Amino acid sequence: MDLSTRYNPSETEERWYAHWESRGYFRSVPDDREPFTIVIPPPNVTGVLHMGHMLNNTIQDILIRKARLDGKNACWVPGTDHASIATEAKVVQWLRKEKKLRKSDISREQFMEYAYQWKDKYGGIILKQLRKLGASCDWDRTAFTMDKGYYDDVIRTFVDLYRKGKLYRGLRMVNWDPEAKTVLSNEEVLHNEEQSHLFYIKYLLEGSDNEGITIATQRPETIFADVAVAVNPKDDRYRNMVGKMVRIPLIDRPIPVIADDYVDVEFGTGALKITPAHDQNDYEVGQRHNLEVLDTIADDGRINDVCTYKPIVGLDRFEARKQMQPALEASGNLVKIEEYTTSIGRSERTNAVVEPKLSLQWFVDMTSLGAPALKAVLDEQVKFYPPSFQNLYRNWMENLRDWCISRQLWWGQRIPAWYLKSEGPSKETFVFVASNADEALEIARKDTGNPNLGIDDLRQDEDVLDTWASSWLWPISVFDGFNKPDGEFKYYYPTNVLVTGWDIIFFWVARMIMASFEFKGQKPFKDVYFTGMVRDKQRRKMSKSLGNSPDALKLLEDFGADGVRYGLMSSAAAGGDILFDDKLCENGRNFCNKLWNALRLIKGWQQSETAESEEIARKNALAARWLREKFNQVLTEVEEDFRTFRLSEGLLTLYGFIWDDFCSWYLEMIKPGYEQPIDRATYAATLDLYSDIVVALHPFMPFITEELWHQLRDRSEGDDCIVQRYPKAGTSDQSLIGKVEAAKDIIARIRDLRNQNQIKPRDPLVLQVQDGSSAQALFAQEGLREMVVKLAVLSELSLVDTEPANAKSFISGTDKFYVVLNKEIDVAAECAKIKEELDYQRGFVRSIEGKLSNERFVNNAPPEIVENERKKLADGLERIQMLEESRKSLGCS
RNA sequence: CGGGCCAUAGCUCAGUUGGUUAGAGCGCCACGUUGACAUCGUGGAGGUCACAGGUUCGAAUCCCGUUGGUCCGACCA
Repeated sequence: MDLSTRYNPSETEERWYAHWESRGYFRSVPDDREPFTIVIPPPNVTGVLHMGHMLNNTIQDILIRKARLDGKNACWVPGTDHASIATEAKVVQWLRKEKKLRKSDISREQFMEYAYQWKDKYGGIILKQLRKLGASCDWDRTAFTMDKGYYDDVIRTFVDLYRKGKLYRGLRMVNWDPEAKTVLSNEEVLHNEEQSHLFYIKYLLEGSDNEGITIATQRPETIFADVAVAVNPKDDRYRNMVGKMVRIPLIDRPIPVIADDYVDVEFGTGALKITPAHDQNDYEVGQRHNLEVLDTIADDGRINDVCTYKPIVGLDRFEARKQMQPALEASGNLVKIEEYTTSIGRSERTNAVVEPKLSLQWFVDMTSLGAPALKAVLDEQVKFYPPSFQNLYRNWMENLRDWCISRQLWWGQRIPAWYLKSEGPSKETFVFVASNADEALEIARKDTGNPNLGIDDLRQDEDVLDTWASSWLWPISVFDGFNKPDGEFKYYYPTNVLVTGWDIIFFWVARMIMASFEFKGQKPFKDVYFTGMVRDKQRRKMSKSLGNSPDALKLLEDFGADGVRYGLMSSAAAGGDILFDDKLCENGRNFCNKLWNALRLIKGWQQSETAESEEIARKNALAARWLREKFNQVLTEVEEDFRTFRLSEGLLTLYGFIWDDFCSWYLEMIKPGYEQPIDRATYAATLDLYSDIVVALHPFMPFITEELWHQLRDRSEGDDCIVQRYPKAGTSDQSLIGKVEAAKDIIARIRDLRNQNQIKPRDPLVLQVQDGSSAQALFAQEGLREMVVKLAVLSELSLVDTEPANAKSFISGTDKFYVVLNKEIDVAAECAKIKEELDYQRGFVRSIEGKLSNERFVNNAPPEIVENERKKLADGLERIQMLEESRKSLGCS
């Protein structure tokens, strides 16, 4: 025996992954089998493997491997997302550090060249890391959202939406990220409560140096962009002010006092400064009153020279704010400053405070896109797991706002819209949307009526599309569904299940459903499995800044991929957050070791033609039959767990079966004596059982199961675990299982008795059973007596009529057992123990009697429930009687 | 302000259409090592199922309320 006492995953995992790949097991091409398709949620091309990816991809791999074992054509498409804003930031950083270049120093073309260089060098690391996890993706299908074909699909859908009138360009108040210098969609802005100050500032009435209106604001640096002060028309305090002019502090520019219902009389002073360029609501008020828009903040967040208060021009908005306090104090306009808690929006990517900004951007009109996507989920054509996410989804879908899809970046699909060079950048009367410049020119000539226009007269939109405006096509594009709708797309689409974190339900899931109905008239997937967030033990989200995220690769090294997969899955009910703890991976590693040592045990046995004795043969036959029945029962549960995506339940069910039933019970039942052989039939049955078990566990723990599969028997070339058929769940003989359960209970009680009485595990004991019909029936089961004798380590097991002296008794089921001890027993202690048991049984019986004496229960409850209660009562009464007898014979008081 | 989800053992969670005086893993305690595994074995302790009502023959499970937690959205001068 040269198998190590510990399972060593590192070598095994690398070897089997290479083997699987070389045999092409991950490859999928359409054939006549039923397809089972998953598209990976494409990680950012810049990404490195973290806990969330490991959880997410383990789940996908489990589903794919199960489908493969079920004989389906399993196809898992991997790939990456170009992640425009995140990647562009990285490339800019890299250029500055490595090439000493600023983005503004180079052309768009040069930048893109560098970006692709960067992507080829550093991008897609994560896909290599996924292999270490065991992910059985079809790598030949690896896709990227900026691949040529994919790029074209994005452009094509843009043009399509534009032509259908579902895409427009408009001047709107948008979320501006001054750090990335781009606009963001509403979903990319995260709101959080933050500590701030409320400045009370007095605007003096024109012609007066003490009368005026005090307003409250958080942003004193924006007062120079004010165009009015607004009050509520019903507010008596200010009624006489409306229509008069007040002066902006420090610059004395006069602005009108206006009345608008929007103003809340209760809040602050009831007077509000109107700054249309820097606040959504102010903008709307301004529109109603035909006020001008003064924008004093530049794209980088600094105060620009529209601001006529010169000391703050050129300063960052926050720096400018700091300067305002002393300045306003000096001028006497500052009334007071209050502490104030308010919700601040920050960019999801850069964490910069988002600036509301009036800007010309492209928007998708969501009115017609939302309806079918909402319906599909409510009708469960697309089914969510757990279903509670339906509510979240509905809530959002019923309040859809138009989607801003232009971004002021270079890395991404450039917006296919052209303008006339002769027109300025801010007032294009002509917009030509087309798949390419030539087509755009054609349209331009027609629209302008000028056949002499040349390509040089046109200028393409500088912006690119939101990354989600490409990833929403992912399930369609990876199968080339736009160009070849009758090709592979037809076979693989709609995909079976999408596995993703619930945090991108709006960013991605909802939009994929919308895109699929809009462009393909059908759903993109049948089921959506939402994973929770991976958190640390203190429930904090794992993040780089907290440093609480374990190094994924180190975990894989420390515990093996199977151990980590176990650790992630064992606490990962769908949708629920998982509180990650190394301990869980340790459990997984220990489980691998358990499996490994079961193998070592079995492989160490010598075989003999027949069993040593009839008794052993009967015992072993019963054991093997029982385990098979139990396995059938377990498989039925596991199949149900897979069907309902209760993967962690399924894994734990198998874990319990393997550790307890297979290792602790079955192997102990059949284990031959020291240096004795096992009969060939039992040995073969055991290898068969273990092989089946290993296949059943394979989706969860692919590496060790493949290794065990090959260690158990010599397998021919291509006879690998990964391509077996999943063992079929058959019916299970509950009566037989029940009998062995009874035997296990007897054995456990004897072990307890040994523990309580300091009797060594291997000292043989004499066990007697009170003769009776149920005892006779139990021991009539062939092999059962031998099983109890072996595992309880008995020298004798017999049925008796009378209670022996010097014996301790226990009740198992409805049978009374005596363990004969060769020593005086402590009568008082024994009596106390029986008394305790008696109290419990009496309480038990009382509660059942309560039910059964209730006529309404007997009349209304289903007959089988009533029958079961009667049986429980009879058993309870029988046990009480036996306990009473024991008390009598012991002479308890 | 509106909405969702949650509250079960020391911890993390199961408990599927209401039906065994509630289960698992970890942790804890006791005992145990020539014979697969100490990354182990055997056994044990540990819960008024957040609180208060209601429906029902019967509630951890269904309904209402309260409290606490958490998330989402709106508003936010």
